[in-house]
Amino acid sequence: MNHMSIDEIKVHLSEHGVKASLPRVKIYEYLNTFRSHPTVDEIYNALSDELITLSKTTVYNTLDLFVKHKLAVQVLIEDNEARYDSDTSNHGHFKCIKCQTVYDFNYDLSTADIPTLEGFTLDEYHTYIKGVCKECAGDIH
Amino acid sequence: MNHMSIDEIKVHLSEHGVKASLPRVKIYEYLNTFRSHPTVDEIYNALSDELITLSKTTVYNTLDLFVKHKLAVQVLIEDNEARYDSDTSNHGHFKCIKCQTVYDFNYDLSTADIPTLEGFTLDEYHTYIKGVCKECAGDIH
DNA sequence: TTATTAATTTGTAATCATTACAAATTTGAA
DNA sequence: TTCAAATTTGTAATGATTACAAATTAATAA
Repeated sequence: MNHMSIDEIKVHLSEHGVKASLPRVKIYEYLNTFRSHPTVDEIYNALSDELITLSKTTVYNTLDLFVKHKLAVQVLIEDNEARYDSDTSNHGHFKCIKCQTVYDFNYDLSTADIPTLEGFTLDEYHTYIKGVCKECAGDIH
Repeated sequence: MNHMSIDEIKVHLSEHGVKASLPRVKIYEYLNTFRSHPTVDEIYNALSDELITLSKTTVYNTLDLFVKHKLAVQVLIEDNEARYDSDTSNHGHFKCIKCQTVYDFNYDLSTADIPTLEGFTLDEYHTYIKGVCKECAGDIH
């Protein structure tokens, strides 16, 4: 769902068993509005002006809570940063190694037939690709 | 290629532009023989008895070198540990959340049609799934 | 072979993302 | 209003990874 209002976010959190609070709603709103797959630091820096007492620990705690309640997914592409996405539907991520942008792409791994995993219970599907995006394709750098 | 000999490993490293040395050959041999997607610590602990002066830094350096020269790929499934795989062909990984085992499975994401990425240059394909493996399926724990 | 240089390995000390934890604050119910 | 539970916060660990310079080893030239 795109660009949810504060009230819609409150309902959404509640439906997933997470009580709304100002930091939680603001963090969710940030994820959902920008959809930039931000890191903890990006979220913290973006919100700390408005939520002047916000702690980075709260951002960590809240994102963990979101992931546990399936309000967000962790996106791992680099070994030194975790990113977060409020879109929990199965889809893929592309990271441009030039501009660092993380793009979403439509791809549902859960529909794939994987004989090796016969008898396994599959819970989470992750797909990502690294390369150079269209914007950066012509760049000399 | 399964269970390469020391000589085959030397040739293989050389073909990828990496000069053979005892730590490099042993680390590659470990990856290639066990195929357990080990962490740096697992490799270090497994080899430090034989290579008594081995440093963890060397394991890090060597794995970085392998990745750079496409002798291995980094496998990211958890945000607190990087794993390594000497199988650089496109395939997927399944991690069992009960026994922590990482399984390989046959899956080539590079053959997928992804309209969103039209005009993008795709370099690395990563696919992983989390769940419960067959062995752990019946476990109560 | 020996001397010299380059490459590799090593150990220690940063760094940096994340977590532990306990105090402070806020919320919600009685 | 009061008390208990939940949430947030700040500080101090933790732990994986990196920086870096010294030590070792390998390669090359004299």
